[in-house]
Amino acid sequence: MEERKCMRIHLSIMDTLSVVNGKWKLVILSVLLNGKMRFRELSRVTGISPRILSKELQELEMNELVIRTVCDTKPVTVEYSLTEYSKTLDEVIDAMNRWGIKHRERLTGRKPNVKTGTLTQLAESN
Amino acid sequence: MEERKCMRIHLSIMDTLSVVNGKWKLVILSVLLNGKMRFRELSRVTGISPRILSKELQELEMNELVIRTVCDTKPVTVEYSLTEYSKTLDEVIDAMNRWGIKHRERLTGRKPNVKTGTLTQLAESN
DNA sequence: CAGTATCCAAAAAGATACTG
DNA sequence: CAGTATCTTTTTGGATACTG
Repeated sequence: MEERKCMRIHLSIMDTLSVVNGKWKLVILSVLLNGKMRFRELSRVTGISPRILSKELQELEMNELVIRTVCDTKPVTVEYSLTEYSKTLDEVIDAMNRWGIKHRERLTGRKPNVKTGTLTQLAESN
Repeated sequence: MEERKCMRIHLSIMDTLSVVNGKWKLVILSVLLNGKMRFRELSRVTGISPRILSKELQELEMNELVIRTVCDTKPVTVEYSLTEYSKTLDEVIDAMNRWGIKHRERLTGRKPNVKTGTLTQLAESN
């Protein structure tokens, strides 16, 4: 029984990971929290190359986490935005956001600063 | 300014991912939530091969999330357990655990069952 | 038992050029 | 602009045998 409870929690963690795992999915979702964004802008803001971004967005769309809207402009533009269902992930994103901030503070001993590099760079410089 | 806020959230998400990303780290932590466990048992329960498990545990140890304790038995055994600091990740783990359960219910329309395979298997069978 | 060494397969990511 | 195609590199994960 103890075994089963343990199985269950690690199964559900793996289920979540099967949807949002990888370097980019949660980043994309967290950016879209600020509102809809077009493909290229999303690519620029996140630094994700078009090929990867396209793939990630398709997967997020398949999992009903983002919506792709083609705008009747000239030339055509495409907007990506969050679905209602994606709101159920807010707890996860918020928790990771908060933890990331605290963890960086812990490592740097000061408030997070956009200009500072990644944590791995920081850790390696120690 | 809007841009900076957006940068900040996705920076902190990436910071968190830099520590717990990958297929296994959160799974390992979630298993250790049930208490300390020895190397081999951890390998058996999670299904992680020794080489990977060893590497993951070392990384978790470097980030002060697990403690490795050598026990003076014959032959020597080694116990892994969570650190105090790892408790700060509880929110993240809980959120992912809850989301995984809900998401599986949504896809299967029934209570989660350990006997059922992974969600990707489920999704592909549709 | 705990872990490393070796070798290998698969997945993920990236650069860049190109198309409608 | 939005995305795909192509090619390459890097990262990750896994099987298995071996050592103290």
